[in-house]
Amino acid sequence: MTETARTNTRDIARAAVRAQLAQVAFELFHREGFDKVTLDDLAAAAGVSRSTFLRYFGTKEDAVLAAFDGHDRRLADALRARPSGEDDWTALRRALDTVIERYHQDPAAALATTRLVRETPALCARHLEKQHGWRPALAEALAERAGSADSADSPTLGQSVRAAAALDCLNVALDHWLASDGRLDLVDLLDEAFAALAPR
Amino acid sequence: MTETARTNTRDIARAAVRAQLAQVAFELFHREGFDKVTLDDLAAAAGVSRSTFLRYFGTKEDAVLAAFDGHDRRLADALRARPSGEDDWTALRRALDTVIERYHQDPAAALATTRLVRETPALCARHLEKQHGWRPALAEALAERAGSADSADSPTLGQSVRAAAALDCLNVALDHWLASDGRLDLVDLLDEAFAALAPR
DNA sequence: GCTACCGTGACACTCAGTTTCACACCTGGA
DNA sequence: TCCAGGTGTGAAACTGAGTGTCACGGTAGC
Repeated sequence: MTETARTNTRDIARAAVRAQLAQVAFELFHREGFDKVTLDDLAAAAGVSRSTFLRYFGTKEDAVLAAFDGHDRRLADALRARPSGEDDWTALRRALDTVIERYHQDPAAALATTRLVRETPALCARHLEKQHGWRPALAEALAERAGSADSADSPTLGQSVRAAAALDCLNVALDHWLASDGRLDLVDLLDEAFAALAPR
Repeated sequence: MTETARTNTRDIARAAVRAQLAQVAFELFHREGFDKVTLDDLAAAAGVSRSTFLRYFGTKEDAVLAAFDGHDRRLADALRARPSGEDDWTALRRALDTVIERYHQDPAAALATTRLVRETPALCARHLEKQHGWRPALAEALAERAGSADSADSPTLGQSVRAAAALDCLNVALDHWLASDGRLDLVDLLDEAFAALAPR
């Protein structure tokens, strides 16, 4: 108990520092451009050593992309929470509401982050890679929903494809949202993207 | 005329050297593992200097991923060659036959390359990035096909989504093909993937 | 044969990321 | 009070990727 409590306080402190570092890093990237900023710059701006910065974020990119941490878990959980009768495509669409929510909470910040990521090749690539890693978790969640009798539920090809396609819908919707400077409604765009690919 | 001819011979020579370097690099990566091989190793094995190697391939990854160069052009051309009445999804499926063909020509090599790419995070990420770059070209080809009256044909959201989804189908099909050690039929897998997401 | 060009190699440089070590601090127990 | 172990931090050396510069050597055109 004391141990978990102590661990928790430590973790909370760590998370706070991490958030602070991410904030400083984002401002610097936003102002100077991602590529112009070196790890030394980041460390200096944040008032820590290069070593410490790299302990909090394994790479320069992570300082930005940490904002997307846990999306896979949240999405998978949201999927599992959908009614079992619902078809995959609708479930995926609804699960994405969980993600979209964050864009509505602070549209300006979301827009800035999205723009930075899209305009920086290195960040865009890493983000793609990260997002690609979400697919298995989503597909598995779909498999769990479907698997009523058999417990051995490794995702089918179809489930993997639908999971991937849903993420594409998110990305394309975000692209258009970004192109409109946030003026278009993200929910509408996402609905349109999903409609363009409604299975069956 | 002489100039273009001279340029051509030069380009052909360059392409040959490039292919040779790629071959040597692949064998080394395959044998030692992508991460274990340094640029110096590659240069030494190929009998050129590090500088020269980097002139042919901008990055270590490119030495492998050059195998996928031009896929976007070929796909877009294949799309434009499809009958104008055909729906996007069918056209995309048929266009992918162009890519699949290469896997049938030399399945062993294709399998080895695909496995190397999938098993190496750095390669997988770069490949994803590269493939992501194909989407605009595909979407634009779809837009051209559709755009009968209006010449201003920037892709719609739906066209972008379908282009992206088609590439996902390819990737998922390849994943399953790889998991089966090439025993499953790639065409069947791709058909199944496309069927899991048939629009409309 | 002279000249302009182009591919190559050598080298120096920047920067990301890894690893190692030492120091400071805090906490719990004798 | 002092001591032992764990933990976060900083300093520094190191590896390796990628960039830029320059000088050499061959080849083609005049």
